[in-house]
Amino acid sequence: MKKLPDGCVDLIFADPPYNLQLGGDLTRPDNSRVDGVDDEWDKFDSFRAYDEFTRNWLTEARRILKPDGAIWVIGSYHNIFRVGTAIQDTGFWILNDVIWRKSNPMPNFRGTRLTNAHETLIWAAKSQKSKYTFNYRALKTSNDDLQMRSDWEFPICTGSERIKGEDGNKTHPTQKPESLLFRILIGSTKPGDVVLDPFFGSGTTGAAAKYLGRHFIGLERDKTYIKAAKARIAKVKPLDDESLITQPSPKAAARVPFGTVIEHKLLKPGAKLYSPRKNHAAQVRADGSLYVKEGDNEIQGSIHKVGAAVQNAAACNGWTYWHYEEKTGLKPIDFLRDKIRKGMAS
Amino acid sequence: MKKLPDGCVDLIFADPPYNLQLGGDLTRPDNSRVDGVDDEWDKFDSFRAYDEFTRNWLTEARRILKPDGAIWVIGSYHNIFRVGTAIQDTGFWILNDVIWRKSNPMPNFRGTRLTNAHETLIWAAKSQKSKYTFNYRALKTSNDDLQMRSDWEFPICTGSERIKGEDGNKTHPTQKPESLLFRILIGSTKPGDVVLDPFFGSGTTGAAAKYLGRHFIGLERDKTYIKAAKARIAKVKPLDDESLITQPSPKAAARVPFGTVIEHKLLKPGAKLYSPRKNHAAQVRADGSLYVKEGDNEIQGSIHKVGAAVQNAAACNGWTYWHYEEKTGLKPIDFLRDKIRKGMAS
DNA sequence: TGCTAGCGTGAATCCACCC
DNA sequence: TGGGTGGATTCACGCTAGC
Repeated sequence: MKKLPDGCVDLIFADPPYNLQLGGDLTRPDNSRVDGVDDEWDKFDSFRAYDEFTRNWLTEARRILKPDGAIWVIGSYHNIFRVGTAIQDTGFWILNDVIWRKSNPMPNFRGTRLTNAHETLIWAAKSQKSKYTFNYRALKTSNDDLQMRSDWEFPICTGSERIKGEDGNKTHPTQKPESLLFRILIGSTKPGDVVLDPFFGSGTTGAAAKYLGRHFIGLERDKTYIKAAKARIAKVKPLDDESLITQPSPKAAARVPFGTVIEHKLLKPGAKLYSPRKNHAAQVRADGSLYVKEGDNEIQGSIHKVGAAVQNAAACNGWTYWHYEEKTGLKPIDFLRDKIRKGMAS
Repeated sequence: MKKLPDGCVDLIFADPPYNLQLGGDLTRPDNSRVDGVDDEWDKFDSFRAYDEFTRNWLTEARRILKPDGAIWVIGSYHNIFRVGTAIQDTGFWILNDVIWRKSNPMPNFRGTRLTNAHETLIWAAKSQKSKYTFNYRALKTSNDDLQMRSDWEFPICTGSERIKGEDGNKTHPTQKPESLLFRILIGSTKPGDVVLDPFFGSGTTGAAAKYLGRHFIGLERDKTYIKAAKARIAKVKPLDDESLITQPSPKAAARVPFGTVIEHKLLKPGAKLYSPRKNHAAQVRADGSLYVKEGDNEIQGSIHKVGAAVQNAAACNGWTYWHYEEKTGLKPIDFLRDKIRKGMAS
C-alpha cells in the first residue's frame, strides 16, 4: 500500500479483519460444529493494537485517494465503531452508514442474544469538500423509482458463488456477495474508474469491478487467496457498455409479526381474542403471547401455537383464526396486520 | 447523575445529543480561541470535546448500573461510532447492535446521498461477566415463533403520539416512538426493574416504563421538556399484572431429575426407552440411570450421558432424545416430566 | 426427467448452576 | 473459583440422494 503514489484511485472498498473475540467451540442444536473465524489475521492483542492497525491503513488509504475519491468500509459491531471513529479522525467525511440486512443470517443457536442479522458499511468522502461520485438516478431507477435507502437487503454468499477448495471447504471464511459490490460500484463509481481493495481476500471486489467495466487494484498477503481470486476473476466476462443496468428484485409483502400489532397499540395487552365461533377465548399479553385457561388447562404461546392447541390441531394460522370484537362483530386480527402493512397505523 | 448511588438501576436507555454545541466556546488545549476558518482544528476539537462528554456520562452510567445491568444507546452515523468506541473503552460488553429501520423516513431532498432510513442502537452489558436480562422466549413469541433479529422496523414518531406545543410545533426534535422502547423494555427488563434515562427529553422512556410496570428515573435539564414529559406520563395507565406475564424460559421451570419420574412410577425400572428412530434402546434402572448394551459395548449413566454416547455426540438432551412406547407410538420422556411439573402425576 | 425429503452450513464476541 | 453436569438451543437456502 505504501508503494502506491498519492491520489491515484477513485474508490476504495475495504473489508478489514473484524477482531472477533470468540470463546470456545460453538455447536448447533443438532450437535454439529460451527466453523467460525479462527484465522491468525483476525487476532489482535487489544483494542489499542486494533486501533493502531486501523489508523495506519486508513491514513495510507486516504493518501492514495484522489481528492474527490471516497471509501467504503464494512464491519460488524466488534470493530465498526472503532473503524468509524478512525475514519472521522483521519479526516474523511462520512456520507452515509449503510446496513446490509442479511436475508439468511446464521441464527443465534443458544438463544442468548438477538440474531446477528446485519453488517454495517460506512461510506465516506476523502474530505468534506470532495465532489464524490453518486449516481442518484441509477440507484433510484433500480429501486422501482424510489430513492435508495440506507438499508440494503442481500443474501449471504452461498451456493455456486461461494469459492470452495478441492476439499469442498470454503476457501475464504468471509467471502462477500457480489450483489453487494455491484450496488456499491454502480452507485459510487463511473465506468473506467480505478477501485482499490486493500484486503482483497477472495477477490469479490475485483470480480465485480471487471464485470462492471471498472479497473481495480487488489492487495492481499495470503497466497491461497491470491490464487483463488486470480482464477475467479479470469472467468468473469465484462458487461458490454449498454448493459450496465441493474435489475430490481421483486419484493414479497413485508412480514408483520403479531408483536408488532401490540407495539402499534392496535390491540392492548389484556384484550380478548375469540375463535371464529367464539367457543374459545384468549387473552393478549404485552409480549405478544396469548393466554388461554379452559378448566384446569392453561395454554400460552404464539397466536399460532395457542390456536393449534385449543383445536387439538397440529398447526394453525393464528392470523385468520383469532378475532377481535368490534361493533359490527368479530374481525380477524389479520385485518390489523393489513392496517400496518398499508401504513394506516400511526 | 453524580448524585445517584452505585449499582442502583437495572437498565439504562440513553439518547444522547449529537450536535456538537455542548455549551461554551471551544478552546484549544493551549487555550487559544478556535478560529472558525481553520476547519481541521475545528473538527478535531469538536470530536475531542464530544468524546470527553461521552466518556464522562458513560462512566457515570456504568457506575450507577447494577453488576448485571445493561445499557441501550441510540444514535446516527454522526455520533454512534464515537459512542460505540467509548462504550467498549469504558468496560461495557457489547451484546448486539440493533438497527431501527424507519418505515417512513425523511427523504433526502437534494438527492446527494442515500435516504437516511435507519438509526443504530447499541445494547451492552455492564461487563463481560454480567448476567444480563434477555427475554428470549417473549421476543421469539411476539415474532411469530422466529428468533428476534437485530433489525427492527418501526415508523417514526408522528401523529397523535408526537407531542406538540400550543404553537403546534413539535416540542422535542427527536422524540422516539414508544413502540421502540416497548420492545426494548419487554426484551431486556423484568417487571419492577428500575430504568434510567439520562437524556429524558419528552419522556418516551418514562411513558413506556410506566405502561409496562417498570420503575423509571428520568434526568433532563430543559424545563419545557420536563413539563411536557410530566404531563405525558401522568396520562399513561399501567397495564395490569396479568398482561405483563411474558413467555417463561424453560430454564426458569423447576428442575425435575429423571429419578423423580421413576419415583412417581410414570416409568418402572426395567422399562425400555428408545431413540427417535428406534435404532437405539436403553433400559431404565431403579436409580434413574440408563443402561445400554450394543454388541460388546456397555454404556451406563444419566439419560444425557448415555444419549450422547450412543450417538457419538458431545452432548445430548436426554429428555427430548429418549422416548417411551405408548399405544399411539413413541413419546419423549419430556412429556412425563411435564406431567410432574403440572401436578398431574399422583 | 421431475419432485421431495433430508442434509449441510453461514464474520458468532452463544449456558447456568452446584459443589 | 474451577470443574463437572444437567439440559437448552436454529433459520434460510442450496445441494444431493432417492424415488
